[in-house]
Amino acid sequence: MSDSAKAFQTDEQFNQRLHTSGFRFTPQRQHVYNVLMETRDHPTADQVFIRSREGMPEISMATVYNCLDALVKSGLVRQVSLDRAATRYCPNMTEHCHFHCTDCGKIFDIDLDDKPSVPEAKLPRGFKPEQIEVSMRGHCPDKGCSGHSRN
Amino acid sequence: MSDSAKAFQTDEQFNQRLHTSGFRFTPQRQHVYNVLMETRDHPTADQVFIRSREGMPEISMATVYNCLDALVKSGLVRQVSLDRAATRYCPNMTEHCHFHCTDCGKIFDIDLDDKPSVPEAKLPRGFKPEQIEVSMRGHCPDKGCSGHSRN
DNA sequence: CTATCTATTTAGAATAATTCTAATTATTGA
DNA sequence: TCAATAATTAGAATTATTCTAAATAGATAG
Ligand SMILES: [Mn+2]
Ligand SMILES: [Mn+2]
Ligand SMILES: [Zn+2]
Ligand SMILES: [Zn+2]
Repeated sequence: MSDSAKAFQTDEQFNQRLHTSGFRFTPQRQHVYNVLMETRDHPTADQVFIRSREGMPEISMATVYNCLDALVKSGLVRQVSLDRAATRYCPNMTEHCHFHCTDCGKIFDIDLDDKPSVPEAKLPRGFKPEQIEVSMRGHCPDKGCSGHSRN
Repeated sequence: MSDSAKAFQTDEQFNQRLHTSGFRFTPQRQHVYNVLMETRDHPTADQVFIRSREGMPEISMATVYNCLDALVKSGLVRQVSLDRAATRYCPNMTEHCHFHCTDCGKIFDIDLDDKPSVPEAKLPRGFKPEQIEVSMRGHCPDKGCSGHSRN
């Protein structure tokens, strides 16, 4: 499988996204993005750093943070905040929410049929929402994560 | 206004909640809880520490963290995670979601008429959710927070 | 193509948030 | 009252993230 086949965004689309957000294309940004797309779990910046070094040994932690910032600001990657833990990164830009397993720590993408919409009436006058997010916490189906019952 | 009138939970209810979660009652836990209930904004642990010292000068930062943990685990307080920023604490246990203003940083409680329910069908077999959360980000109505337009 | 300007990368130091440690004190229950 | 256990405290330690200043690379004008 070629690199370009793996990525959802073509190089041109990727480049375009960066540019319209005022960023330049750099091999580091492309590489960090590819690393995220390769294994579509939800790694921490540190894990992205470790994985990125495999194909690009000179990359630095600061650059990984810079790249992740640029990708987030360009709308190519989502940030996932967890309670008192390192931020995770998600390259799946389709409408979905996150399920955080409190047993194993993994994060799962969950499809949403209706995209979460504000019941606008409920928002007091003057609030201008730009993003709505749904998240869940609980036990995942993995062995040992569903508590005592193991049917 | 007396202290007990301010709090939604009576001392007995408060005590009960702690006990059923395996915690003892302590004046520090009560105090930290009262501090949160007094000003119902969404302070950081550090802000809680500063406010707590006013009425209890000997309290330590470690104790504030310990107390907040115990309160969260007892279901008396909610934790609010933000992107790469200190965790906030919310003593409003009624069904609501959080609106985070990206201009001023304030967090607002927004009522939800329908409590967010999982479209269970959507969750792949085996996932056991224990909590569902909705959050919003955008501009609040405060002066200067709604971007350029100021109608 | 070359000079110049600016964005980006880099290593490492600095900061901020949170957790840990070990000693002391408070609470509980016999 | 006493022993057992939980909680508090100060400060050190750790972790995540940001900052800094120098080096490098990409874009643009001539
Ligand atoms: Mn995701
Ligand atoms: Mn709240
Ligand atoms: Zn799990
Ligand atoms: Zn605001």
